[in-house]
Amino acid sequence: MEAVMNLSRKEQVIRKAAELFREKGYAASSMRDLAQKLGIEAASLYSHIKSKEEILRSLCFDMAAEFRKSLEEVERQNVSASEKLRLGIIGHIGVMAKDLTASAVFMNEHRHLSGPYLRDFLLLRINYINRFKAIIEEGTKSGEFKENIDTKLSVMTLFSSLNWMPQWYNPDGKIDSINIGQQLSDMLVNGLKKQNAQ
Amino acid sequence: MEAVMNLSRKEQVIRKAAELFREKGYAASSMRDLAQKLGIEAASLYSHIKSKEEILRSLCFDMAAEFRKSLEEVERQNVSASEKLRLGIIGHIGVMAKDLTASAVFMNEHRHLSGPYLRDFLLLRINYINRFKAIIEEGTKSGEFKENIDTKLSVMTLFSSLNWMPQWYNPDGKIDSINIGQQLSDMLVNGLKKQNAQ
DNA sequence: GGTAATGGCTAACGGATGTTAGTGTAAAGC
DNA sequence: GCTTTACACTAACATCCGTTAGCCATTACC
Repeated sequence: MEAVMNLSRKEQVIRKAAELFREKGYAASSMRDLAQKLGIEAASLYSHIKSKEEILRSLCFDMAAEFRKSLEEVERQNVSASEKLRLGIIGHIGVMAKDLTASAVFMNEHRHLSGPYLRDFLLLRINYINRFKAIIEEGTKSGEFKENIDTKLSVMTLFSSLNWMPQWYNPDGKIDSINIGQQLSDMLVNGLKKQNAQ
Repeated sequence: MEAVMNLSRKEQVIRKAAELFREKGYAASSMRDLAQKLGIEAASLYSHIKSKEEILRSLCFDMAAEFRKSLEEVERQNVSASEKLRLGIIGHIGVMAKDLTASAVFMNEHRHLSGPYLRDFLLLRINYINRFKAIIEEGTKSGEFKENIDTKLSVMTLFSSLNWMPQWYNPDGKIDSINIGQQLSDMLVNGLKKQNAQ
C-alpha cells in the first residue's frame, strides 16, 4: 500500500507548492519557504519528491491532461461550431475553476520547466490551441462566423481571456464558474454590442 | 552633462535587462547573466544602476506612464462609448507594440517589485482599469452595449486579451499592430458571430 | 595639460540556494 | 515480535546570489 498512502502526503506537498509558486513565482520560491509552509525542514521534502522541478512538472502536466480530456469530450459532440466553441470555453473554464491555484501555475510558471519537458509541454499546448483553432475555422467555413477574421488572432485572444481568469477570479464572489463560462463565451462569440444596434 | 551621456549606457543596460527578464523571468535572471549579455562583469553594472530592482522599477513605471498618457488622450475625445473603447484598445496596443519586450516585463514581472513600489504600481493599474470600466459603463447606460453584461468580467476579459499580446505577437509577421488593434476591438465589441446570423 | 567623469576591472562579502547523506522514530503489516 | 515503511530530523556540500570596495584606463572639458 506504499503508493496510495504516499500520494496523500506527496500531494499535500504539491498543493502547498502550487500555492507558493502562484504567490511568488517558481524561481522566487525556495524549498525552505515551502518546507516552512508545511511546518517541516527543507531536507524533509525530499522524502516525498525528487526535486523542485518535479513538483512543477506534475502541476503542469496534470493540468494539461485535464484540459485535453475536457476538449476531447466536446469534440465528440455533434453540434454547430459556435456551440462547440461555447462548450469548449465552458469546459476550459470548468477545469480551471476546479483548481485555480494549479491553473495559475500551469499558465505562468511552465516556462521554468527544463529542456525536454518544456518542449513536450509546448507541444501539448500547441496541439490544444490548434484544436480550438480548427473549431473556429469550421465556424468560418460554415458561415456562422465572420469570414474576414484572423484565426490566429481570434484564438489567441480567446486563450488570453481564458487564461487570465485565475488571476482575477474570486471563487467566493457572487459569480460562479459556470456563469463565467457562459458570459465569457457569449462575449467572445457575440460581442459586447447589442445585436440590433447600428 | 553627466546625466545625458549616462542615459545612453544606462538605457542600454535596462534594455538588455528587459530582454533577459522577459526570457527567463526577473527572479531567474541574475546580474551575472545580464552582465554577460553586455559583455562586462557583473560588478560593472553598478556604475550605471543602483540595484537589480531599480531596473525593474524603471521598466514598470515607464510603461505605466505611457499607458496613462495614451488613455488620457482618448478620454479627451468627444465620441461615443464604443468608439472611445475602440480608440482605447488601439492606443493600448500601440503603446505595447512600441516596446513589446518592456510590455511583457511590465505585465509578468511587476509582482517582484518590493513593498511600497508594488503598492504604487497596483494603484496605477487599478486606476487605469477603472477608467476603462467607466467607458464600458457609459456604453451600457447609453444603450450601446448590452445591459446584462458583468462590467468586471468584461473589463478583465478585455485586459487579458490585450495584455497577452506581447507573448504571441510577432512584429515581423504580416499583421501590423494597428491592424491588430482594429481587429481586436472589433472582436471584443462585435464578437465573432455575423451580426445577421441567428 | 590638468581634472573630472565615464565605464570598466578584480576580489571579496555574507547569505541563500537545491540537494545529499545519514540517523531516528512511530506506526503498519506479516 | 520483527521488519518494513513513512516521515521527520541535523549537518553539511558546492554553488550561486546581489552587492560593495577599491583600483585603473580612456575620454571630455576648461
